[in-house]
Amino acid sequence: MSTENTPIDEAADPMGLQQPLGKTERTKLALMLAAERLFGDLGIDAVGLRAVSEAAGQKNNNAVQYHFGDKMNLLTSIFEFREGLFQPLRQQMLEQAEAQGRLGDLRGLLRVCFEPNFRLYRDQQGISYLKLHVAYLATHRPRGVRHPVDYDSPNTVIFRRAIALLGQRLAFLGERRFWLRLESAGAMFLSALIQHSARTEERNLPADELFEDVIEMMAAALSAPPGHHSGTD
Amino acid sequence: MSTENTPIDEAADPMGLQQPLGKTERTKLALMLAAERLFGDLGIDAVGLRAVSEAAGQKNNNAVQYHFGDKMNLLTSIFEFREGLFQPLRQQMLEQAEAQGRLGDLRGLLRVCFEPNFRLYRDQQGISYLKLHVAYLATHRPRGVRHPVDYDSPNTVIFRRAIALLGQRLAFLGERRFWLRLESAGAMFLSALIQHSARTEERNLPADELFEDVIEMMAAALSAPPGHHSGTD
DNA sequence: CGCAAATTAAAACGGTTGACTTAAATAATC
DNA sequence: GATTATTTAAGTCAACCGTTTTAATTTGCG
Repeated sequence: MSTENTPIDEAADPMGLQQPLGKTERTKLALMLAAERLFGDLGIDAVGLRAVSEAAGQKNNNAVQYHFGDKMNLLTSIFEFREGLFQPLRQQMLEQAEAQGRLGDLRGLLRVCFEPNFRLYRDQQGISYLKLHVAYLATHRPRGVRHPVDYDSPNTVIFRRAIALLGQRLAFLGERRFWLRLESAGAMFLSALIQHSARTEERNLPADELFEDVIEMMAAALSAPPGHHSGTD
Repeated sequence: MSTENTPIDEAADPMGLQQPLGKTERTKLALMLAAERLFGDLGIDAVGLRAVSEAAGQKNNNAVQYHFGDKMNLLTSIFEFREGLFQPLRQQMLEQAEAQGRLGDLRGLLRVCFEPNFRLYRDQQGISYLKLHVAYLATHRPRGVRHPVDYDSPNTVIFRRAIALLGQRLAFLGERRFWLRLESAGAMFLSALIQHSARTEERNLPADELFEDVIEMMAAALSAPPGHHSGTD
């Protein structure tokens, strides 16, 4: 009887999903979206798998384990899913930059890395994914991995290529400073957008203006002259 | 009352605590230090109060509730404690800057805000407190408060004064951009130091050099020209 | 249709959580 | 030394955790 009505209202056409999804795919997507939101808002450890299933419209308390195995795999599947969605835009931006001979442009490369995240926030109020990044980095990142660059997934190959170009552009920093500054700049990006999303109240910076400002901040921070200790404090 | 002098415990004086502590004060301190480390390393929600008591040397599973009431009060007590310890250094730095007429120096004001945190990390490997900040901001910050500035505690009065001076120095940004940039720069600072602490392996940037670099990054990011949307994307 | 596979529902598992209660032990005061 | 207050220890509680297991239901396909 209830073959038609699906509790998944968000999963109809949330993003650039080309092909229509089968039922199990829609269930998995609903679980990922619910988990993304709950994990991002409340923290990964503060949200149980039952709450995820329930928020995804499943009366089953077992849906996550059935579809994803365990909690950590659900988490990584969310990252895989989002970065996979980001990749076409990144590729397009990178190709356009290459066609215009602007592969060495600092701000352009930063946009390749961060604009997909920004557009997700701006176009769909999708701040949960960015908050999930912060929660993950704060408490669930495995030691010694750069997130999400170190996961050699096909969904991040363009991302990694852009970062490699950034490394060339900022070669004067040296390896250690480059990686340290890049991740720190990423933390700054996440912090700025999350703050912006938390202050919907009164007049706020327009989202596009915020993004331009953050790009300027990141570019300035990354290309700042390397600081060296002067001995006398 | 506490006229008798009790021998200072081995773990009771890692920092500049002037007066000797009574027994209950030592117990509370041990609980806060243990919680700081565990919360910072594993996340606030991932650590139970029994584990905190145990790590503090108490076989009691009730110590936190007895001394702090509940988990959240333990958390805020840690921030109160650390910021209180930071305050003398901040006051000294601010007075010195005032005596030298450098109250408008951007980097100097940033040092007033962040150097106590850096020294805690450099001199005592105290990265846990900084990681605790990140965990707290990611998952436990109440909505609409600037951490830790909005808590009008006497332990943060100098901190807030330095930030007010920073606001004057960066008045050209306007209120919204200033606060957004300041917290974002703080997130960058935390990210940089935590990364540095996670890479103890072989050659790493010397801590002082890292700090100088982060100060340069923050100064550059804060004083970057405000970005404005150009309309055509 | 019939039947097998896939999915959902529901119950149960051992374990841990924060919080509370009761006793024992220690410290402080008279 | 006796007595009172403070601190520690230990037990208990309902609720929730991630996971596993079993049954019911739905689905895909000949």
